[in-house]
Amino acid sequence: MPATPPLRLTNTLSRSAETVEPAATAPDGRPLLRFYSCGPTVYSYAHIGNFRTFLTADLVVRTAAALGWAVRYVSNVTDVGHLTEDDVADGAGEDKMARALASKEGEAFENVWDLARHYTTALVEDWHALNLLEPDVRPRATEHVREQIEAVEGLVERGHAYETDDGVYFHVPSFPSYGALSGNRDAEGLVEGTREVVRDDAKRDPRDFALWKKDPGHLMQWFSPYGWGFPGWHLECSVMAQKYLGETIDLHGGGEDLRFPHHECEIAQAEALTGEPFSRYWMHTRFLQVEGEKMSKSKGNFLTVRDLTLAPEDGGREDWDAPLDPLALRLALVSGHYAKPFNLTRKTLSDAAKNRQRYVDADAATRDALEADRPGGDVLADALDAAYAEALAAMADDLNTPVALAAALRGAGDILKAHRAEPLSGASAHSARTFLDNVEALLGIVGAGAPAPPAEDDGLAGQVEALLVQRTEARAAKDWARADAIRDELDALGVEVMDTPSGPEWKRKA
RNA sequence: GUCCGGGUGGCGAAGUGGCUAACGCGGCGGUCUGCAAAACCGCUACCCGCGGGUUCGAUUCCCGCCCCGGACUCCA
Repeated sequence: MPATPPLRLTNTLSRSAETVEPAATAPDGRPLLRFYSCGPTVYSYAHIGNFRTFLTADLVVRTAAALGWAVRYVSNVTDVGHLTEDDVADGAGEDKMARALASKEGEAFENVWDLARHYTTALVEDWHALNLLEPDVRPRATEHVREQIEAVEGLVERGHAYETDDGVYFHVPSFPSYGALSGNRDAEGLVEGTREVVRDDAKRDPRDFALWKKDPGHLMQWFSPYGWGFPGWHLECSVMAQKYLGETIDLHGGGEDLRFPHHECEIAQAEALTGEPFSRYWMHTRFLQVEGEKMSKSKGNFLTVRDLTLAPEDGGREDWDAPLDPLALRLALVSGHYAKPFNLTRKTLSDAAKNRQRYVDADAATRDALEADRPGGDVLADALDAAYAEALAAMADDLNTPVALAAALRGAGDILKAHRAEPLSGASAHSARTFLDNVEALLGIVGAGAPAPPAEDDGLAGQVEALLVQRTEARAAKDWARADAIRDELDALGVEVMDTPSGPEWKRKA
């Protein structure tokens, strides 16, 4: 048993790959990684770019677990609406959730609470569809308002925050290391201040950001010592992270856009409050591009998980060849390194679907062989052990998914190749099972085995079988013209025929 | 304007101061097949954006330039 490799990740704080060493130990003696990953605001369906970030977090958790670590993993849901822009016509900014409610899609909901609930449920559905591990805690901002108010009070008491007619603000100059994470140290360059500012002339420094916003007109509001209003966006994450993971956590992650101001502000709040370092390592996932461009609704390349994985009649995007196997989508989204920009194209998806098939086939062959339990030696153990070790080492090396995936795919290919040469023995099948289970635990791309459930019986099967019988007769009579005519007929039905030594097989064409 | 990343074969994407620049897809050739499909075997970047520099030697380090993307303002 080779020593497990150390886990290295690119730490945004140092801008270089560092060996991650959890500060704490689990009761059973294993290293304990305390990890917080920023989740989305649930004002619409999460898009695949969001999921690239969630997938990165998922791979951290899976890799740490594969290295034998214990992990406590928290990923939040932001279900409080925050402001979109402060330069809109009325100068008041707009609440994202309120805007969503007022939109066409929002007509289906009674109020913002319903809307948030709907999209939270959808988020979790998509999360599971892509085979993401469930966090140990998935806290919601609305369920931690009391803790957030307490944090505001604490910051005011310590002189890091002050109240104005419009809200309570964190005073950035009171926290000298503000800017360390993002490099945005220059106060002059940040004249317009950060979000939720919405033009409050009473702010003492343009960089000061809202901890509490007084707004009796807000669709979600709570009572606080500062009157009715709602908490600032940055506050929820630092408060919930500390509640569930402690004053100092090991690792905090999110999309690259969160580096500033969100994470910078989280650090300021949390450390000003406790006097302790907030997170020891920070990681950020680069943005996903689609067909070489940033995703945006106006470009028509804004894609959700359901756009790609549902059949067109259920809302999938026909122009993107939906439905796609969710695990093929997962495979596509992790096929590039998280710390580099990733360009997703139609080709990426079709490539992923083909690779995904290899795992499905290897899994099926393994199940059959396990059941048959043929006698014979184990011809796979050595190759598969090596492939898995390579995949694990690659993942431990800053989540090098391209290399890990290459090794895993090679292993799956080894299984299929061996099986085709000679049906797998029980011993070989056992090694294959271990390998596939390990790859599933590490990368989540093998799945539970069964691929997408077969399409409903629409009568096609019977029709196809009947035609195949005729074709088999024609072929037996060497009437190739007729055999090919029948194949064309099947082709028109969307069926592809493959002749095998044991008779014809068929499948629906993709 | 300031600050980050990235530019590697037809496409996607690793990687390294010097042995044959992973892997996948595609393409090409072959085996198999009545023909196909599938599968399998083989081939597929004299070269890593451009120009300099450091070095015995750079795709890999440094400088400049060009291009792409991102942050600085809501965004994973």
